Amino acid sequence: MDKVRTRFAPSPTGYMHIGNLRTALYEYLIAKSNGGDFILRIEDTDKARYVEGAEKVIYNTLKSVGLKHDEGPDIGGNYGPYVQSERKGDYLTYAKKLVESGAAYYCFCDKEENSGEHLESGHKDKCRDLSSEEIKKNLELNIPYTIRQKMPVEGVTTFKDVVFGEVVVENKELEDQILIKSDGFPTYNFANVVDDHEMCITHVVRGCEYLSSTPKYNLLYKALGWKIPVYVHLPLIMGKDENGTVSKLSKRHGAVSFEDLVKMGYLPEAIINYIAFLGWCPDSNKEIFSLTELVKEFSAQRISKSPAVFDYKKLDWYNSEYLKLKSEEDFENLALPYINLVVDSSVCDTSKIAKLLKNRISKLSEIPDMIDFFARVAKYDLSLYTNKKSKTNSEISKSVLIDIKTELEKLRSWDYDSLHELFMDYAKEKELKNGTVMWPVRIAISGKQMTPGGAIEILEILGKEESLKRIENAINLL
RNA sequence: GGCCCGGUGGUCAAGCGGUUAAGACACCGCCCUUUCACGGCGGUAACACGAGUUCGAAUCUCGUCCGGGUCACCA
Repeated sequence: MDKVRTRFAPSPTGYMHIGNLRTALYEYLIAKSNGGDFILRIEDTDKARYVEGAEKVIYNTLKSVGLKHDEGPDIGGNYGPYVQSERKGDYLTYAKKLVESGAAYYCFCDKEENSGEHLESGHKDKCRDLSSEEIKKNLELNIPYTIRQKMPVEGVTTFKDVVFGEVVVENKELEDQILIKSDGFPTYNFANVVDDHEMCITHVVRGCEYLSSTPKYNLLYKALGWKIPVYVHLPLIMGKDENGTVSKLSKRHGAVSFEDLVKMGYLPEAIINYIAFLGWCPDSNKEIFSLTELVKEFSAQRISKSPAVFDYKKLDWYNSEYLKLKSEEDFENLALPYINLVVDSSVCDTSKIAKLLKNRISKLSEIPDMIDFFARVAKYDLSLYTNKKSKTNSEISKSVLIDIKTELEKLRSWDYDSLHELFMDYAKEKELKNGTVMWPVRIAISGKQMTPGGAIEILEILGKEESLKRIENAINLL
């Protein structure tokens, strides 16, 4: 059997759509789980849409998620060039070969002429049956032409897809698609077939929006006498619309590019793990998979047919799991930029704040709002002092704070254990619930109902002077 | 609209003719706890519908409905 070769063929648009990334992932997984090669080919035929530096986004994304390609524009290979615009030349030759064999024909219509109404049933172009004299004449007159694929009028074309099984399409539904544009460049569809063949791609993996046009590709392969690749069509990734319906994931659903997600504080490995599970799942109930584990477990047979809705909540969960998996040092490095946004490291021990945060967040971007109180206490509602479970209200809080303040002032060493001891002793002596003591203190020094870490951790980080100041402020408020 | 493809809880999904129809996220409750979180335990919630095949159907067939995709000299 031939060595498995898959290809990722993005166009340089300047960002990496999550659906494209998932396609790349599956292409990589199919290649690697079969000991094959994963090839990167950049489809830049549309010069009008070219975006400066867009290739870089592709390289960076693949790199940051660990999808290492075996051949590509940047690293070369035996089947280059790997940038489509550099491959021109052969397409026209192949197209002319197709014309000779009767599988394609010259079309001299201009764009408007061919738009819809003139065509009875899709593919019946009026140039389809031009006599060879007419063609010759038109060619000599230098009338611009395109080359169209000549679809059979009768019969059906059947193909087998790894995930969708047998797919049957009637030939009369197939349109005489353009192979060579009037500017001499191949269309995407044609270039794809030629490139894939020349690069010996064995498995064509792509979104299932290509499902209904696949017969056209196969007719091309057949006419050219080429081997038809194995097809793996992937279910679409959908987004939830406001009215409750779903549609292909796009900007209006929120962040849809890899870069956006990273900017929002999601980890590349969490993103990859999550999107791997959008349309595929392993044999077991295991949910956390590294790339190497995915390679080991992946099987194209287990790819699902039905579209999957992208769920940010589930991604949050994956992200929090991956954050927990980090070492404290790694986490701190990741979190520091976000911590520094609101807290100056000369004022607080940011490394201690990072430790507090580690198991309590799902996204790095949540950090600033959670910890801004370390810098200063914002205005807060005094009703926060009332908490049923902790048996507190403003009155109780005030008296607790006054007592605690005097105790704290006497405290010699300002560390977790000493603080803890102080609070426990106080609660015991006054016969109060721990919470009745802790709650007011935490509110007084943070001004927030929810904080990462409890009163003691926060006191420790704030330091004696700042803590006492805050408690005093709170007492005056109450 | 024609054609293609789908349809198991709110979401991701297991399931391949006989199951008490898994699991995860989310949600809710309880426990733990100095709040939230974490952790532990538990709960609500699904086979789109209708026929047929079969002793038996979420699983097979057909129809209906719903959803999506596709119908470019874009990629």
